Amino acid sequence: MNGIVKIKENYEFKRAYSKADSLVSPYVVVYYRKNSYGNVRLGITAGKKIGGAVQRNRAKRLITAAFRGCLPMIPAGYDFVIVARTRILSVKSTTVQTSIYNLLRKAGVCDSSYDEKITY
RNA sequence: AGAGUCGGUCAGACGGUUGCGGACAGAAAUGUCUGAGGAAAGUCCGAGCCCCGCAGGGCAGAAUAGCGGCUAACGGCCGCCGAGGGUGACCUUAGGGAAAGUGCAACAGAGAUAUACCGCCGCAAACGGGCAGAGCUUCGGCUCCGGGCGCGUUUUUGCGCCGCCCGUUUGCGGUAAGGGUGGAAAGGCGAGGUAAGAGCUCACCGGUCUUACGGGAACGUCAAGACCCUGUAAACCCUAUUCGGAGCAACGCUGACUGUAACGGUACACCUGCCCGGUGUGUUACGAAAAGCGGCUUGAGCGGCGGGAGCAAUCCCACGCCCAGAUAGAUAACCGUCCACGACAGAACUCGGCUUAUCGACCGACUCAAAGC
Repeated sequence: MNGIVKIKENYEFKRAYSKADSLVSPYVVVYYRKNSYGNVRLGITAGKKIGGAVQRNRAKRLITAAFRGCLPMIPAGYDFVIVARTRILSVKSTTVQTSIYNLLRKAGVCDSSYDEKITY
């Protein structure tokens, strides 16, 4: 998984919602938190509010693609939980990628010296 | 070309870059192949598989409901019959029993499975009116005339009783023709019959059952006979047939824990030097957390447009194919080109059906109408 480890357990998601810092964009909500594993871990949530199985699958795929695009700028040692919002279904993955990148920079997780490495 | 009926197929395509699940190869890097649906959905039926239960029988409950066939099976499919709809192709059909019994039939109406309101008829009583016979007629009437008996009276006339006829009222009874109500009023209709009436009788027609004939059967018919002839069984019910329960989070395996039971009867150690007794070590079986592995895809498999049987569903044979097996869950992202501008929608043990959702495109068979040859 190119250094991305999936978060699977329910208690990990619960911990993220209660303890991690969060940022909001029209398409996603990002929870981020330092971990002690030394790698990047990602969990994706697409609830039934989004729609049926087809819509939820598309939302997860868009977020996976967008996050992979951001990966070069993200330092190791962080957990992320990204929650899909309804409007994500009507945009391209590049839009979501820009949105996530801006949120992470605002959070100070990745600094602007990585800007040159971003690829669309 | 118009209007329509039925059946079937497809479910954006191609190219590039970056990625994901699985299989195979490889020491590895990596490479090759492959990767959602017609409904994957609803979880409504039927099975496979699997676990639990089970001597046998009954009750309750549920499902099905014309006949024959197909199928592993079905409540599914095909064909046929009956009923209904359409000019037609064709479509619809929860299609056993009301003569086992019970219930219900609102409103209206006299009365709803039995009724007597009006009407019609008979008998009785009361009251009122009338009375033979004949002639003429312009059909309106007019004329001769005024039931029987008794009493009183010269007679007229009056009174009483009786008989018959008519009308009104009341009572008792008959009736289901007619009236009106209703979805439905004793199957319909006509004739006979009668005090008036009535399947009371008869003819014809309908219904149910039986027989006869035809058909493999449902069923049909020219017929014969019988008849307790309103509707309702998606009201109870009756009849026939079928049904034990749970589901892959099933179930199996590995297992920390050392828990339970049995065996062995003393091999070793300890309490204790010896006997009895006890504890631990032993063997077998069972239980079992987290987690993992299996189940998990080669099967009632798919295609079969080749051949055969059949009206068809379907079956048989040749031939070809291997077509997701994930386990927080893989098919995507981005770019380009084209067009009809892309609907409903995501496998989760597997099949056969049903039902529901669905932008459109195409193919085949057929019907109606019009025109032409």
